[in-house]
Formats: sequence, structure tokens, C-alpha cells
Amino acid sequence: MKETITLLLRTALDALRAEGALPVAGRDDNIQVEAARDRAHGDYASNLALTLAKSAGMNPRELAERLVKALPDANAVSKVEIAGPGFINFFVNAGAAGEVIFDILEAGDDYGRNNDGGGQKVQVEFVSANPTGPLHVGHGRGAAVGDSLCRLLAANGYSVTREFYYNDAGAQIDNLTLSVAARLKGIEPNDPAWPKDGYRGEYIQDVAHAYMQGETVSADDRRVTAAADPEDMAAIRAFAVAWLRHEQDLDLRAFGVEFDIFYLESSLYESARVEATVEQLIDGGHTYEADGALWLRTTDFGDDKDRVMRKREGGYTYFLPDVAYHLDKWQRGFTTVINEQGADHHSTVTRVRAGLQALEAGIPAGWPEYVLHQMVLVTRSGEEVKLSKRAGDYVTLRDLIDEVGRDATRYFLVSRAATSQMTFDIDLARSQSSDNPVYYAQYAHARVCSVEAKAAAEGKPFDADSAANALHRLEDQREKELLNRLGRWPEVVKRAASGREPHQIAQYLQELASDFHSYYNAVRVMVDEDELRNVRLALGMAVRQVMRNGLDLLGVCAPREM
RNA sequence: GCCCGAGUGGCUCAAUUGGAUAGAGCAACGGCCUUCGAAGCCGUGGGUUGCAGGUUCGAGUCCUGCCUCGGGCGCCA
Repeated sequence: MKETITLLLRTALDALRAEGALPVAGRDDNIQVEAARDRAHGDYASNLALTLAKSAGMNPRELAERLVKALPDANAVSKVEIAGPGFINFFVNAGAAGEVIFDILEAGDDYGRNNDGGGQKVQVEFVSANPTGPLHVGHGRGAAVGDSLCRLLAANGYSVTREFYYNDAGAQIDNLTLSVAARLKGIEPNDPAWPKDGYRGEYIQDVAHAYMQGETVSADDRRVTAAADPEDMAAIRAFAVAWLRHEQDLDLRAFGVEFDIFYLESSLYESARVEATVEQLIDGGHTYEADGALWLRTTDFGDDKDRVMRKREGGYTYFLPDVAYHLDKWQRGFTTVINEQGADHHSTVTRVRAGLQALEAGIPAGWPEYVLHQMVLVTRSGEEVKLSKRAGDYVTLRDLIDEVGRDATRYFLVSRAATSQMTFDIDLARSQSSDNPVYYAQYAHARVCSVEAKAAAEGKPFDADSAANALHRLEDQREKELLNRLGRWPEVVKRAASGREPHQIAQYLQELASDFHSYYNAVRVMVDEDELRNVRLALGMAVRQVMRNGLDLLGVCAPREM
């Protein structure tokens, strides 16, 4: 429909140019047609006259009038109006507007999907938590946003790889190992002998216990049997990492998030990629030695100060493997890479990009992309909470899922723009009432299932042919609004993906659910008249389909009953 | 001090990427269940979009300068 209207406007525009009323040199001819946000503005609106007024040397309303006069007849359009400063508003007739219902029912799960990506490879790196503790709410936000982003990109025709990167060898793993070793000797966090910077959470005790039991743990990317020897630091380290990776797998599984690749920092050393990267940077002439360390002149590429690559004592800083890792991503053919991380890591953005530029490997300056999410504050009864039974000092993701459920947790964490700090209200997420946006959306889906079942039970199962004959009967304002909303779905899917903003999906679903509940309360579906009943059922089923498609993009269930 | 992000009704957040009268939910108040699920609907009140300039047909959105809050500023990741 939008395409039809764009075409009408183009025809009118060409006609005016042909008769010399407009300068032919229209440099940018992108005709904007948008679904109107206000009913009074019709179904679709264009600002064409406003954007062209200046170059045409005409006032916008006058230009709009000439455009409207030049519009060819189209039976889908029932009325055209000029409003405000010069907007052209199109009113679509009921039968044509209703066609979207069958577009949706025929496309099914594919409605809203497109092939804009053309199979192009995209990699999304997210969560990337180090194996030193259970996942917390911040990781949960990253998981919810990252996973939804992946689903969105796939829906837009991209070939998506989900990757989880973690440090399995650095100083933090040393701390982990020392912490477990201390627990093995019966040392507790408050003892004077407790290692400095040790991990104090109770789960360390669990690791120690499992280790001495000789347990075998398997994670998505490894499997390790405990040596049960309290003196064997290498064995403790290997077991602890596996144990925590396993815990994180359980967290992710409970959250419904899966990864294609777990990428180890240690592998960058084993494959000599770190060494190769160093040499390449030195060859590029962007390095220098000072204070016994090797520096990279990142200030050549927008950083506010230079960064150390190799420490005085010989080891590399984390920043170097980061660069090596991203070079590897590039070499694997990912021209689009999106890193989803907490905003507390934002300082790595400039650094990594600078390092990649210094490689002079033909990597574009703004590569890779970053989606940084802000902090999450969790509240209960209006007060900040720190669920601490397992972790010691922060809200674990698993505790949250256990308490409020997977669907609600995901929906909440993904429904706000990543750039804004958010408050996660446990009371609201738990409430099984209208207050809860998750149930609000899911209930719309379940309601359609319910009425469809009722129709079947009464011996009046849905009849598509009957509905197809009655599209013009959808004349109620609420029905028109629903149709308008449904027709906008494909654009929402595009926009949410291109802007890397999955929260737009949640936003849309709330609006769709609202439109539907309002309609359902006011207009009866199960009427005696066959065609009217069937066309209303069809409308409901279209809503259900879009609701299901949308919830799927968020990784949330679409239940048949609540 | 420098860098990133945010500032929208009492609270939590949106706003079709520069569009028309800034919208939802919570909280407050008043209505709607003998008919498709009330996990729902309808209605009322509540705003100088942090402040001051600027850009233009048009600014919550873009630019400049301030203010406040969060995060970062390590030879940790």
C-alpha cells in the first residue's frame, strides 16, 4: 500500500515536471510516505510538498494542491487531503486496507521478514563474561539485547554468528585459582590469609567442594574432570574455569540464549595471533619503546593518550589480544561486527579501533560497531536490592529468572533503549496483572487463540473464503487502526535492526496489544452473520500472527493460554 | 579536568530518526463482568521536554555553551 502511494506521488511529480511547473533537476527524489500516527491524518501521509517547496519556489500548500491535482486515480484511495503546513494525507478504502490481513496469514511466520541483508555475514559478540562468577543482571541485559539483535538481523536476511569471547588466562583467572585454592585449605574471605583481590562469593566454596569430589563438569565448550589435588594449581585452574563456564551455560540456557562460538583469549596466544599482531604494529611504525614498555601510538587515531602493548615485565596488556581478536574477526570475513557490551567498557572502543587502524589492514575507521548498554538498577518495594545468596555482592541473573520468570526478565531487559539506564522493578515484573507488559502482550495472543477455539467449538470454524469476501466490512475506527498498525510491522522490523534497537519491537507490541484489547472489548467477534464473523476472526488471527512474530524476535513465548 | 551516555507529568519509560495537538504504563480518582478470558476495557486530572542561545517552513530530536546524574579515564579485563 505504501508502495502504491509512493508510486502515485511519483507519477504526479513527473507530470508537474513535464509541464514545466517544477524544476526538473530534482537532485534527491526520495519520496517519503509514512503511516500516519494520527487517525485524523488518514492512513498514510507524505511531506513531499514541504521538502520540495524551496527548490520549487512555491509555498508548500500551493505545491501540495498541484500535486494532488496531478495524482492519477486509484481505487484503493478513497480520499486525499492537504493539511497543516502542506502534508498530503491519504485515506485508503476499507477493502484495500483489509488486504494486509491475507498478506499476513499467507506469509505466516515470515510476515515482516525481508532479505535486505542478502545473506551477508554479520557477527554479534555479546555477554562475553569472564569465567570468574555467575552472570549478573548486567550480563542479562547484554544477553537479552544481543540475542534479540541477532534474531532481528536474521529476520532481515543476514547470516548471523553469535559469539562469546572470554579471558581464560589472565590475572583474573589467577585470582580465581588462588581463591579456590584458599578455600581448599579452609581459608575464608575474612581470614588474614585470604588472597588479595580474591573472589569472595560462596560459589567459590562450591567449586572447591566439587573439585575435591573429583567431579566432571562439562560446559558448552569444554569438559574437565577434577584432579582432587589441592596442590595442583593448573588442575584447579582448569576445573574452576570449566565449573564456572558450566554455571554460565545454565544461566544462559535458563534465559534461552545460545552461542555459535566460544572464543578463548588463550587461543590467540596458542595460534600466535598475538605475536603476529605485535609484529604487524611494529612494522607499521606506530609503536615506540618507553619506560621499558612497548607502546602503541593510538593518539594517531583519535585516542587521548598512547597505550601500552607490552608491559615492562614482558606480558601483554589486555588491549593487544583484543586487537588480535578483532583482526581475526575481520579476517573471518565479517564486514559487519557488532559488539554488545556494558557501557563501563566504553573506553575500549576508541582503543580497539585505533589498534585496528594502526595495522593498516584495510579495515574501515568506524569498524567494529558497538552497542553499549547502561547499568541496571533492581528494585523491590521501591528499594534497591542486591540479591546475594550465591554471589556475595550483586544480583545474579539466575536468581532473577527464578523469581520473575524467563519471559518477563527478557521482555523487561530488552524493552528499553540500551542507552538509557533502567530500573528493573521486581514487583512489576512478577505481577500477574494488567500492570505487567509481558502478560499484556501475551494475553492478546492467547485471547485470539481462545476465540478461535470457541468458534470451532460452536461448529463455526474459521472460513478464509468467507472472510475474504468481507474485507470491506472492517469499517470500525478500531479495525482501521489495527490494520494500519499491522501494515507497519515490516518497517518496524527493518528500523529496529538497522538502528540496532530491539526495544522498538517491544514498544510496537505494546501498542499492538493495546489496539487489540481495546478493539476486542468493544467489538464482538462471534456474531451470527458468517462473513462478518469470519473477517473479524481473520483480523484477530493476523494480530496473533504478528504478535507471535514479534515475541519471537524478543525470545519470548507466545502462549495459547495464560 | 578529559571521554561516553542520560536528563521528557509524582515514578518507570516511548516518541516512525527533523514532522502536524509530545504519548503509554504505574501511582490517584470515577465507571464497565448473567454474552467471545476483567491477566481486559472506558473516562478524569497531571508537561515551558534540565537551562540559554542557534540552524529552518518545522526542534524532545541537529549545532554551541552551561547545569545535574550515571559510567569510564590502569603496564586490570
